[in-house]
Amino acid sequence: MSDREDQLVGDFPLVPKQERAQQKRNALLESGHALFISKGYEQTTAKEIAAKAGVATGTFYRYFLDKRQLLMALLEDKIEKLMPPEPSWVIGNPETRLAELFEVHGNRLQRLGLHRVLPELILKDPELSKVIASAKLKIHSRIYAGLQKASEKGLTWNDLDLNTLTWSIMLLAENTTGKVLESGDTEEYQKTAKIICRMVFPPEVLKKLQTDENYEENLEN
Amino acid sequence: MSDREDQLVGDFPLVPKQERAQQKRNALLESGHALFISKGYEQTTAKEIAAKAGVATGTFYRYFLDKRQLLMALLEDKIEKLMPPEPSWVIGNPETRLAELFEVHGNRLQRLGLHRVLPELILKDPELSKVIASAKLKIHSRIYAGLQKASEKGLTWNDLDLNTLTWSIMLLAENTTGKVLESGDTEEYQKTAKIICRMVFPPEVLKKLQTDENYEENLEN
Amino acid sequence: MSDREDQLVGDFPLVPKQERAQQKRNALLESGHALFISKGYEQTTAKEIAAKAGVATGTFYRYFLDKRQLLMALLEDKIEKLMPPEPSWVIGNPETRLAELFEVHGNRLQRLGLHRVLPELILKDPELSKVIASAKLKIHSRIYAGLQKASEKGLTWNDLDLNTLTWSIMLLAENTTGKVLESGDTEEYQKTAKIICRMVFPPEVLKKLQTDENYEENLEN
Amino acid sequence: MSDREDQLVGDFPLVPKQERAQQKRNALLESGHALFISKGYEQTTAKEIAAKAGVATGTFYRYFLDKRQLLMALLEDKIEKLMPPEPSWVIGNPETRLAELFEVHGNRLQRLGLHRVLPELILKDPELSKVIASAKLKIHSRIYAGLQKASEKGLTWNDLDLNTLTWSIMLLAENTTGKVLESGDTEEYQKTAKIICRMVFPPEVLKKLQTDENYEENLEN
DNA sequence: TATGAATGAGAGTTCATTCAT
DNA sequence: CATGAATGAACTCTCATTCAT
Repeated sequence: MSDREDQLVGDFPLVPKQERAQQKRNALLESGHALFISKGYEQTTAKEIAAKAGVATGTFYRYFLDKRQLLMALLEDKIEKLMPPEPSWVIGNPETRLAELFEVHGNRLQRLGLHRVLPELILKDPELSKVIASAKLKIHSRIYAGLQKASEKGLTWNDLDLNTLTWSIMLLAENTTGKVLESGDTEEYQKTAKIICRMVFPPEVLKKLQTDENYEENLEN
Repeated sequence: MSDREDQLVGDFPLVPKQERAQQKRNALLESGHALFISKGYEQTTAKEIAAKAGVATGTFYRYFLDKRQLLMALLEDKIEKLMPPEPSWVIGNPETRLAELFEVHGNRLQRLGLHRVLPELILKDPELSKVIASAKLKIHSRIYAGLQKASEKGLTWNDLDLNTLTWSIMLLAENTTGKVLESGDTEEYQKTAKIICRMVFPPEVLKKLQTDENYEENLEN
Repeated sequence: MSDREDQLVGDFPLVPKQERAQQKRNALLESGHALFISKGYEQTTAKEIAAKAGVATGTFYRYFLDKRQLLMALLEDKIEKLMPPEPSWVIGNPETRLAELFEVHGNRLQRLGLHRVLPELILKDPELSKVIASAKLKIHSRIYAGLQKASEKGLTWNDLDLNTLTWSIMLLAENTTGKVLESGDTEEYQKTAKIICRMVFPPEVLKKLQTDENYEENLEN
Repeated sequence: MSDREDQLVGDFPLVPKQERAQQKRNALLESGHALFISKGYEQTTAKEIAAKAGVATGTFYRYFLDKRQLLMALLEDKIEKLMPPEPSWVIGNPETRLAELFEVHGNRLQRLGLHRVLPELILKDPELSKVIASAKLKIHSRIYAGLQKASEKGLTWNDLDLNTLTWSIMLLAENTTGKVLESGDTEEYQKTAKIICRMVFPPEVLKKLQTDENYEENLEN
């Protein structure tokens, strides 16, 4: 059946079945994502998702058990791509680095975009809650670990509650991106970065880190 | 029809028509509030709200246009009571004061409780968006004004972006209360207050404010 | 509210709420019954049942959980009325009596009418199975008891298997009515009655019973 | 299907196209039969039938117009094999013979097995009705003919309604097998046979037939 | 005014059937 | 011919909203 494809001299190999299915599945995911974000989860119907993806209603149900499962798939899918390479907080100018980090990280959170869709759902879907909680936990521990390292080196305030700090950062990161997407003003990243640095580093350390980009590395020796 | 009651020479209902209606309306508001918070807006039916309020389904529609309007009323209602007396940020130990403020303020935000319900709704209801935005704006300007005063007195970092700072504070306040309600650990307020102070005040000012409770007042003179 | 009705001098008492609900419920039952019989259970939709009963689709679901439950209700309802007063088999001409019995009994089974609808359903609905089985059992034991009495008086064949006989009778009764309803020929009752008498009574007893209507009573003394 | 491999003596599939098609068709028939019996007609999907037969959904529709037509084919197919060689009712002990007959005949009816599936379908499918009615008619006339012969020889009750009797016998036969299949108790055949003999033969003839196995043949001379 | 039964549009889902590969 | 993904009509059931009492 698909043997013929092999004989095609290489020009336009028909997309193999599996891949086409993947395509359709992705189209549905995309479509679902877009609609969830723009109209909200409850306001989006399976029919619409299918229509926007250019397939029939029934096709939706070939790929997903139901709307909820599409959302879950969406989350897993996106969460995969969510984990940022979390570099040292203390190499280079922390404000700049944080701003960058925010931009990347927050952008992802935002592209995931579902954060506006999720709150209500969490109320009625404990499983969903779990998935999200565990994703957040992963992010949390990355940030936490980074802070801890800095803390151990005596770079941070010495009376810092790392846990509270961590989720404060997450919260600000997530919402900064939201702001930026709405306003288009990317300077927000800088501003928030500065605020967070104030939360983390005593002023003199911060100054050192900013002027002497190798300060921290030198410290290690 | 029930006018007759009024003519009853004193035998009967002390509660005047209007007041009884008010009671019913309030019962519906309460009931709606509770259900929205515990199950989510979409998951709550008009019938349920009425039942929990102890009235018939139809009665719901005598007091509210529809479910959505009840939500709006709820917001206006709650927002009224939401505005905290926002005293000077700089009298007394700021951390303590902030912690107190958080507790009061955040508690209100929380009691309003709808923040978990709103995100999705905002997507489909621009009017709702406006109501909420304006409420947030009010809170924002209070905080902002307070910060500005402090800033003018030279108590804060001099490169502070007041706007960003303000919404960071709001964000943290709102979510801290959420945390506390979940965990029951009221120390969170303290911790977050400390973090926010770091964002606002340079360490030396902070110390001054904490040791010399009249520092700021003296400054004024 | 319905107090007013009491004051009506007797002319046109409004049907009380409860009764009206009963009416509607009954309309649905009737409608369901008719449709199940004429088109089969699976071929009948809830919408149709509602439409035929002159109510909206949603109303159907106020009174019944679903189509299946309507069927169950139908069964219980009808089965109630199904139990025939099963008089002695041996007073009067047995053939005549049986013919009468068939007519009444079979007619009921038939009016119940669901026997053509049930077989397939039984395959997928164990609970339904139970309801029906227990109804059949009740009928079975009535017939059985009658036969036993006759048997004890030595009126029947002495090597009779009462159980097999009983269900044979039920089978024939049920199907005779079916035949009659299709053909309109009520003589079938007579014919089947005669056949059954052959199954039950030895010829000489039968003759006695037919000629001497008091034969059996005399026997007792 | 995978037979081909075995036969690949080198050149080609020995199994001619037609035969392979036949095989597939049969597989589908079997599969449909099994599923109809175990889950009911409406509860069985074309997809399932195909799957159980080991072919694709689409293939189903190459062999059958639709599910209904498969059922029809099934009936014709099975009915072919349904007609029992109906020997004289009056050679040998009638009870024994009948019991045997029941076992064979009823077994077939049962193996056909669709009797639990058909009732509802008949309601919506007049054509199906016809097919079945005609099949039953064939069986009916065989039994009828046998009874008539016996009747002509004066072996039966002289006031017998042969028609009613015939369908009574069919009814009992069909259901006895049902009982036996459920209970496993093959004695039921005997019991029902005895009952039917009571319906057909006067006691003295029956006795004769049972003691003198040649009684009837002698009669002929 | 209060009531709650009734309404019916519409969401979710299934499955007989078609059709591109 | 076989395949199985795709289709979309049709079904079940819910719930915001209306309306007769």
